[in-house]
Amino acid sequence: MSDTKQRLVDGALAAVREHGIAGVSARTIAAAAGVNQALIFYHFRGVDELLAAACLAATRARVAAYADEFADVRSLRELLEVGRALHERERAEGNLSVLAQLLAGAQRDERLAAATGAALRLWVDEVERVLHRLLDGAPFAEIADIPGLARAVSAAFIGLELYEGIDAAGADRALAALDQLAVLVEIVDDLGPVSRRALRTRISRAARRG
Amino acid sequence: MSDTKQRLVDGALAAVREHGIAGVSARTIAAAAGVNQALIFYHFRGVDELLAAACLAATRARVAAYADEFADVRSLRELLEVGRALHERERAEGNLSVLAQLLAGAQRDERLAAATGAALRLWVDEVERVLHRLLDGAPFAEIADIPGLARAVSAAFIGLELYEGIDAAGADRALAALDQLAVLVEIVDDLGPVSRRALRTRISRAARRG
DNA sequence: GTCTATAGCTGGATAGAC
DNA sequence: GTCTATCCAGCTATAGAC
Repeated sequence: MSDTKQRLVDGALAAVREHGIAGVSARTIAAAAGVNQALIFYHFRGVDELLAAACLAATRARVAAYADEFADVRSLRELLEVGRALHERERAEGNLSVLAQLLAGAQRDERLAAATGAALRLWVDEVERVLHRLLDGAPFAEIADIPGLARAVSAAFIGLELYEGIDAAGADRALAALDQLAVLVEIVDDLGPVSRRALRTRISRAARRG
Repeated sequence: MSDTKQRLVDGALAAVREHGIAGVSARTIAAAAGVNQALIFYHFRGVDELLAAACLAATRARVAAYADEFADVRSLRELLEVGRALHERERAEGNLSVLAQLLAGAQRDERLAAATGAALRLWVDEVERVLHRLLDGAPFAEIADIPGLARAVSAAFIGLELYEGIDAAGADRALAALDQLAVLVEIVDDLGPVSRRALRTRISRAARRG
């Protein structure tokens, strides 16, 4: 990718971070990128196409950066721990709240909807892979729809990123609460064989019920 | 509230639903309301103030409409069931995705941030009240930060509403997965006295560990 | 209170010099 | 490829008629 195209992509992300999706324009992006406004229409067809490209590029980079950590996850608690660390580390750069903003902007432009959908899908696939590795064969997998669970987890994180924008302390507290939920999951995971058998029985019964 | 003010509030919500936060303007709102554009500046100081007022009014109405259902909740599973029903019923009117859109727009305007924060807080308080009623005295309450949990649940629903905008089928699946989680919660809730005692011991240990 | 009209600005987009 | 200059649409906001 040419230098200017890259600057535009970076500038687009910076502009969304600073002004939100409702405050971005060709001019604010060009200013953030330090280049001329007309170049957006030369390199991309318009603002929305640039936003779509930036969204996909940024998400691909972040997902790739966390691939190793996801691969090392060995329990649901560790998965939540990776999510928490990811949130903390990306907060400064705002990479995740950008995705939330673009998701909101997807309401207006169809191509942006396609791009943000694909970007979010990258996170979902990563989470789904981990969940399959962790849960396949476990009692819970009998009733759990793992792809659905992966989507729920990913969507929840998006919501948290938006929430952080209006109440950082509250978002921190919410994240800490998820950690406590993870403790509960770990505890259930560590139940002795008797309790575990009881759990499995009840899960099977629930699964048959529907 | 005068008739025109009410029409403007309704129009603002309709415009956000249709165009997203990035696509609303005094003109699109006035068109949706069927009134003259200048009235926005007469009745409210500008677009952002109208959006803030609409956000608070709509949220207050929806929270009040669900107060009885929240009051009747007697288990975590029932709480999730209310959330699911709420999502289904509000989908057509789009009342919740409007809140998500305005939360995204809060990045741009400080007053809008204050209003959306207050609106989301209404939901959080409702959930928090239910969680206190259900969990106070239960083993899990020893490690759970209930206000944090209420914020996590509320933020997760906001994320789901945004997700619905780009992938309705995926959002449905995510919601169904939460239902399955609720089954798990119910099962743990229904564990026999032996397993329950083991659970409590482990939770206490985890609480001491921090 | 509501309308028309309009000032003044910002935005997307393109033409054309370099 | 990049810049300047510019067109025009749409936006906020106000003035003033009714």
